[in-house]
Amino acid sequence: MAGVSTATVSHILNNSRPVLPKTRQRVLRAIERLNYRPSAIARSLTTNITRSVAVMVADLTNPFFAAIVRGIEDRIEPHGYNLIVCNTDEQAAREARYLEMLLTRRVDGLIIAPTGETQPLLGEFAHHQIPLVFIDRKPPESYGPVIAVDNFSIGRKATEYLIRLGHQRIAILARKPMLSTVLGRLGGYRQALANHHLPIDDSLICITEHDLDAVAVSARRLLASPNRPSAIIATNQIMTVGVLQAMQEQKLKYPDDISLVCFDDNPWVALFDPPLTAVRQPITQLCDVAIDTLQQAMKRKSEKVSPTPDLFLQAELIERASCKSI
Amino acid sequence: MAGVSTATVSHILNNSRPVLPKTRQRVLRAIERLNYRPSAIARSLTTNITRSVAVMVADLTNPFFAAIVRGIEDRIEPHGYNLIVCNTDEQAAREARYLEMLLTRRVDGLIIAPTGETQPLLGEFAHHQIPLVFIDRKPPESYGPVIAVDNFSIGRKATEYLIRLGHQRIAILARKPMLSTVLGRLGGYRQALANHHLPIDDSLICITEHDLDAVAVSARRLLASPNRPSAIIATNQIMTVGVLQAMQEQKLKYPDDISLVCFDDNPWVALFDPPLTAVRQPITQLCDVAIDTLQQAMKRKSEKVSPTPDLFLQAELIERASCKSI
DNA sequence: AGAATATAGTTAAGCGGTTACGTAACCGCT
DNA sequence: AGCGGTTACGTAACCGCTTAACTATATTCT
Repeated sequence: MAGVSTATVSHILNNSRPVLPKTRQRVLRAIERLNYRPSAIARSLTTNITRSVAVMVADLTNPFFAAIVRGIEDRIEPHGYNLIVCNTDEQAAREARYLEMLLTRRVDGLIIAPTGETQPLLGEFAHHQIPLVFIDRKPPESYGPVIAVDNFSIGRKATEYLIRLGHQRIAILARKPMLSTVLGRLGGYRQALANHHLPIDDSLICITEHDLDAVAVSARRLLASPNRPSAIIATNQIMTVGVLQAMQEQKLKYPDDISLVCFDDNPWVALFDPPLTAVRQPITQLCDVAIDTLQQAMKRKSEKVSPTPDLFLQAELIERASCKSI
Repeated sequence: MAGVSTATVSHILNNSRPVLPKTRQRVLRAIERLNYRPSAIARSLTTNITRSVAVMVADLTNPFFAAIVRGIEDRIEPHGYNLIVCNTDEQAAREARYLEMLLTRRVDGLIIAPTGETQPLLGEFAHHQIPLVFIDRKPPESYGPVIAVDNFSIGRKATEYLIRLGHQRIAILARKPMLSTVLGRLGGYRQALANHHLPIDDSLICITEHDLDAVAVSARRLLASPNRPSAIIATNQIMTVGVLQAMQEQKLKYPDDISLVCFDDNPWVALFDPPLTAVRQPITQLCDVAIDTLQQAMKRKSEKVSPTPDLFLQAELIERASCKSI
């Protein structure tokens, strides 16, 4: 329609070669009138870049992951990338299916909070030079940089906070299976107790399935036990909700009956009466760094790869009114 | 490596033609050893189907939308589709950029909660026969079926509930801009008042920007006014949080100082003390129907298109303890 | 036996772009 | 006139699949 070859059109669209202004005009007018829109598919086939990255998390419904995905989306959209989200629901099989899919889709990069099962397919990403960064959780085998929270430190900090308030019997509620996050937090907890020469009572380390009912059962048992702990650390939102539910049922109130530190500082935790002391994770920074790392990696691709180091960011303990000094 | 043509490989991979078992074995072994993985890109280029659908929402961080995206993902992954998520952040410009992108990407379908601005690009989807379904919100111009909540009914139901408890001065807090959801809820509110011959006091209809600070300001004003309403309906989670925050500051307690009905029955609203009466939206059904509709549309594509009708699902009022009978 | 039919696989075009290479037109210079 | 150098654009191969059309071989039928 503009009387030029496809090559010229291509060069106009990509600014890859000088073109006479009037030719350019003709082509642009034709594009307009034909309502032409180049096919990203065809382009990807020849250039080998898809301008799409994937993010894989366990559960979008978890505000923590929702924030992560949102954060990544925010930083990636301006660059013309789009985001494929994968929800593993904590199932290794689903994770594997997705990895396979992403490989055949030839995504340009992947940010993943792994389930924790070993996934040989992750090796394929490295093999095909597809940038890969782990977020929040460490994989069992290292296939790329991990950007996560320093869970050990924050676990210790939360525990020490309670110790300083005079607590001696501090329970900690954590999920199964043992993710790197959980291990870190538990490690910090143990360390804090050890540092203060407090005994580590296994009955206070409460590992439960990661669904609300199971958590509530565990929490009820903890609260109903003859020598109930004086404080509980709930290591994520489900744990927190489970504990609160159990407390509601048993008509127990914090901070008087028991002190409570919860993880994940969602807007509503400050609105509780009294407001909850909570651990705030640096989600924004997590995303920033993850994206930076990914983009660096996407830029240099085949160039010499100086492996990016892992990074652990500090979380913050927001002291409110759910813990009592005893 | 298997000594066959690419055609045979293709037919094996797609089961599109009988192949001798031993040939198949040879090919599969070769695939295995070469670590071969077909390129979805190339396949899409010829077949013209991408096996990817997009979902566009305002904010992933909003648990309502997070649940929608999750629900869609859940139902689509088993079919080998993957999900591109687009976060408009309520900005029409960003919505437009994304629509453009999705068109060039040749997605197979789109589920969208539109910002409410008119988007001529939506017409392109119809024009290219790309199935399009609207979820939760009605677009200004109709380009496809909308699957949403019957906001009018639930708005009326919530209001009537309060009226039955004896409330006369009922405030309603809603966001700007005027989405179809908001209009519906406000409409139901007005209708309920009219039905019961109660005056409609514009100072009780509180329209505010959709960010926490603005909401809190509005809520404070509402609560501090000389003749304070006896009940408030908060038409979404931000509104709810804003009201609760204002109440916390002013040391007001529901249900004694004021009754409260909130929208979106997130797990924590039942844990408040006392637990909040809330509107629960049928998110799961919304997703089910939206996906069904989309898949129907993707199946028949160019066939004769009997336009799917819009569908409005009923929400539910979960009565708990945040409203007092007066 | 020879034709008709099945069966198993190959050939090559085409999907819609990108890009290395080629070419035509023009300019200025000797 | 003939030559080299620019400038502006076209040609055609190629990316990795799918698939219609074709071929070659084996089987069945009259």
